[in-house]
Amino acid sequence: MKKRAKLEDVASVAGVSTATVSRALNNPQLVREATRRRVEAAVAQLDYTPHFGGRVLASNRTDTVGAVIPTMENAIFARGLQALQETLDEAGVGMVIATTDYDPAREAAQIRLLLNRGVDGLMLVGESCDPAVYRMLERRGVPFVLVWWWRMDCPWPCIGFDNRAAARAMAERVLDLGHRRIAMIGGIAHDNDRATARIRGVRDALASRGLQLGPGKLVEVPYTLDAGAEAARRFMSAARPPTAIVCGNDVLAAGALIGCRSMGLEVPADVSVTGFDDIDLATVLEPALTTVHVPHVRMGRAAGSALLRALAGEEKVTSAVFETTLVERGTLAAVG
Amino acid sequence: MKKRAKLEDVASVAGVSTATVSRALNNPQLVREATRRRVEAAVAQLDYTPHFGGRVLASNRTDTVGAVIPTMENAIFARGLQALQETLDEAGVGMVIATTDYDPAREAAQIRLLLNRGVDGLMLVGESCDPAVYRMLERRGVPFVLVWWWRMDCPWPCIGFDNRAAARAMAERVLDLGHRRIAMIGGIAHDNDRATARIRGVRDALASRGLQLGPGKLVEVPYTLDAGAEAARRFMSAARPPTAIVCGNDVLAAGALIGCRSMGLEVPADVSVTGFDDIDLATVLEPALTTVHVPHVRMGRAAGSALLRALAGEEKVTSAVFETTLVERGTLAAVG
DNA sequence: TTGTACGCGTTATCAG
DNA sequence: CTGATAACGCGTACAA
Repeated sequence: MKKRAKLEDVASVAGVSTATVSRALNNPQLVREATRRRVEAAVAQLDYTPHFGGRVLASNRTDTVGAVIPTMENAIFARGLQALQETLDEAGVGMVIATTDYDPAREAAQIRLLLNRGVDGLMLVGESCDPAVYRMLERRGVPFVLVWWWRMDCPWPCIGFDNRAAARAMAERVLDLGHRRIAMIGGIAHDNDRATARIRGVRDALASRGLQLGPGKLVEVPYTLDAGAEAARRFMSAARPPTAIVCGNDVLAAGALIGCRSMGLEVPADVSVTGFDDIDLATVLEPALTTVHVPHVRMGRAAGSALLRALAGEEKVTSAVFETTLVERGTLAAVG
Repeated sequence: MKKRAKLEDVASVAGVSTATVSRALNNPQLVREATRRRVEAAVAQLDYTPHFGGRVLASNRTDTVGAVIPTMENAIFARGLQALQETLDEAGVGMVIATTDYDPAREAAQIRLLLNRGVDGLMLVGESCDPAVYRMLERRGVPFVLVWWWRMDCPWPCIGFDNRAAARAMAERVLDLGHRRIAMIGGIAHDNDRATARIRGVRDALASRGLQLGPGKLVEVPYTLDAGAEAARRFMSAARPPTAIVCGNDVLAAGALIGCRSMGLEVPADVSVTGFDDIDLATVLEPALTTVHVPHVRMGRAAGSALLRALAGEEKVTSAVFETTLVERGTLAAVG
């Protein structure tokens, strides 16, 4: 286990100064062709790689951005992250991930941790933190972008979609199909802006028809299959069960499907079910899930290039909205 | 955007030397209670956080480990990663993720990238790299552990399970249920030791009964739903279709289910299907997937604490095998 | 185009 | 228990 080569070693092998080696590596155009070649040869010969700490200390950049997501357990954020990762990768920027379990306090803590690790930028999911946190980021000059989230007049840059409008559109479709007894299985709204917005959207749609979510017709549960199944069973064993269950995301909807199935109920004959997010899961269900498609990949890429631009120039990150679309598959039918 | 406080600032506010501040922060027990309190007060007052680069340069550690996985697209590695992450977190060690898309060249490249970023240790999936890569890691003294993988006499530390034996056990169960015309949808074996081992395991089982995978009865495809569906359709439209399709993982099995369904075939009445990995997906399928359960979380945790030990003491990482178990759900039935 | 020399913020050694 | 001070490896003014 011999010592690693340093810039100085390369310099002496190449017969140039350390400054020239550094330039040859970071700004090749500032160095004469022949010199650069000698340096490259020396680098290869010594198997030199720059020391991370040294570089960070001197340049005050880590070329790393942090991604803070609620959880990796379900696949909701996987595609988006992968897209972000790939985008950053092309620019030689790394990514480190932290998870919050949907807890804003944990989120703030993780952000602080990432800052201590010197990340140059941040991708955050939603706007669940205390505004003070975002202000702190601005004050420290750390570029960040909120994803999976967008609202008019959001004071922070967000690259996402209008959760509320999308949920409303889905609920309106349900209403258009004649459903009147509608129940909703939502995520836990407290501290979760997206869960909140989706519930609001459904309420909006009902209100526009002079209806509302009846008492007990909204439950908020963690995003797990079991919770979804359990909630659906409760709904469906009521005296007058709903004809449609709108769910806050696909995991809950899948759970609901399982719950209904376990009671011998048929979807959509006995009850319709809708999801949100359009993760892979949605297509393997039987029947396949009617849900709201979210452009995970495009969002991830957009977030990545926005951050890259912010890291490169002075350009501030600007918000962007993406359209969501209703994808009708098999779990939603006209009320029968 | 004012300048951040440095150790020196804290020192002068606290009226001590920088050395003492550093100790108070990193080895509190070496500092008198009263002094420590003054330092802590100064830290709080100045909102001081250590500079990452400075710390790395001086200590030559980043307190970060790298995790290199094939992909985040499907949920196979999510639970394990989350467990790893949590374990490391408790020790204040960060995690950075890189993906390889099942390409060993990319894997080697990502490893190099992570090393350049100064990771103190690595978690790798499987043994797909050129041995030279692992040797290089050993030479550089970077602790690493192979997960999702274990074989006798593996020269590198691995914390995983015996893919071959597990696949064999599953196939034997299929045989025990009377199946003789068996087909397999495997992952692409080239450069993927786990995919290879799973195929071998199935072959082992068949061979032990004097059978084999007939010509055209094994296809290797990427781990996607579509590929699984397509392969299943091909198998099932043959003159004498198989009575059971053994799949290299759950995603392929889910795809196979979709494929069969699309042909109007019933599982398991018309054909049995088995998976591997036991990801969440397996339980939402209808019928639920009979598959091989892999202890994702325990593996992730074990990998994490092994790496932590390696980072802390000189203790080398030692291998560990986990048991897999057959979980029989609804997609495998006796041949009928 | 290249070289010199210094600073970046911590940790660690060693003396007190 | 504390302080002075020398590394740590790289980037970059500034000078040549």
